[in-house]
Amino acid sequence: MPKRRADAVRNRRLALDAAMALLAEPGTPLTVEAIATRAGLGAATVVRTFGGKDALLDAAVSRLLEPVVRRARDLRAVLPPYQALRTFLGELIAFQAAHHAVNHELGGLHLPATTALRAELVEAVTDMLDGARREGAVRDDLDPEVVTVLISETALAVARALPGAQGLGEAYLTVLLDGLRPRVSDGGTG
Amino acid sequence: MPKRRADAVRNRRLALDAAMALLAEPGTPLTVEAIATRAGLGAATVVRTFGGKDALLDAAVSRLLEPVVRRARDLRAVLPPYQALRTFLGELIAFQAAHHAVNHELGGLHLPATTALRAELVEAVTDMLDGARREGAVRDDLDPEVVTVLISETALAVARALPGAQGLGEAYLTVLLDGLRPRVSDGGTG
DNA sequence: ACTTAACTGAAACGTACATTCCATTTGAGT
DNA sequence: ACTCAAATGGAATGTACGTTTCAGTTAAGT
Repeated sequence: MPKRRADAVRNRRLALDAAMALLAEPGTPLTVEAIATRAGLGAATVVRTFGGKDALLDAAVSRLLEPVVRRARDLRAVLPPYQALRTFLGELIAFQAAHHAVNHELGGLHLPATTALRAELVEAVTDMLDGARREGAVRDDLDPEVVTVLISETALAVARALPGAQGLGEAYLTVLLDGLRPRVSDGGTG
Repeated sequence: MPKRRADAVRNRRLALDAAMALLAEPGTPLTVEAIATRAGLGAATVVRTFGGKDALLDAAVSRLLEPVVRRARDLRAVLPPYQALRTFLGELIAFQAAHHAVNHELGGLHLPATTALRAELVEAVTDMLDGARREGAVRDDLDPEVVTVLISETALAVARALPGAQGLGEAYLTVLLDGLRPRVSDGGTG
């Protein structure tokens, strides 16, 4: 049980805040050096505190993702499934657009905490889809698991392209949700 | 007017072929060293022949993209717009899935020839969409330009995720094209 | 105030690249 | 066969990183 000095605790938070800030800014290098400078620390301190750059990013991304997961659960608890889905997707796209570095630079990294949170997000969306399907608001002639993947991947792509195309988010939600409507021959029970 | 020796011409083609081969293989480093080894050449030769790694990749990606552009034009000339669109999108996704390195590693690069070919692809898709809209096969309550961006970005994302999800391509086309159908209140003239 | 273990960061180091150098080899015109 | 500019590739160089080292600094208990 090692003693933890107060300045170490403070610096850990500074590094985390700096990393989160850089993740929200496009075109920034996202190097240890950049994070350390932003935090007013030395690069060595930043790395040592977290045990490596990857662990730092894992922690930072997790902190960014936590409120999103919470929001998904809240919406699912408060709104009917279809409305929850529509609302959440809109917010998710906005969040990803504001933090696209989160998804852009982190492709080939193994970040345990982040991966776990993503799984929770997927679970929440899956639940919303299930509910919407039972309501008859979403077609049931497609593999639910595939639809979940479809939404996750396309929503991310749309978010990435959002800054360059006005109205893309709205068009995406419109096309996606209309495309997910039951076909006339479907057996919606709502 | 510099003389061009036969071995230089041959080696240029070898390097190009090697680069194209590596672009079709996932998980490969895509370094100059790897390309040179695959081509049976030294790294210096590969770089010097093209004037830099970027120029080499530009040439290789362009060669990969050329037949796709040709195919888009052929389909547009032979099939009705909506069918051409559906067919081409399916093939485009398959192509991108088979060459996802093309889109994965080349995000932050400035590749003139590649960019020009991409523009031609976008133009072909735009034409198909316009035609389909006039046929009444595609809704006209959305900004055409935005719809083009939407399709480009999401098709690419789906292609990237294809290896991990069976049936994703079909589900994507189904949802997208159903979502693009005219709404009942639309003024389709077909 | 003293002590000491935790902590710090500038500099050194390791690594993975693209690129350039240059002594050597080779194609091609004579 | 001879010549020489073109071409080659192993080695050297440059660059951008993440990580480690270590002499010095600082928090915190006594």
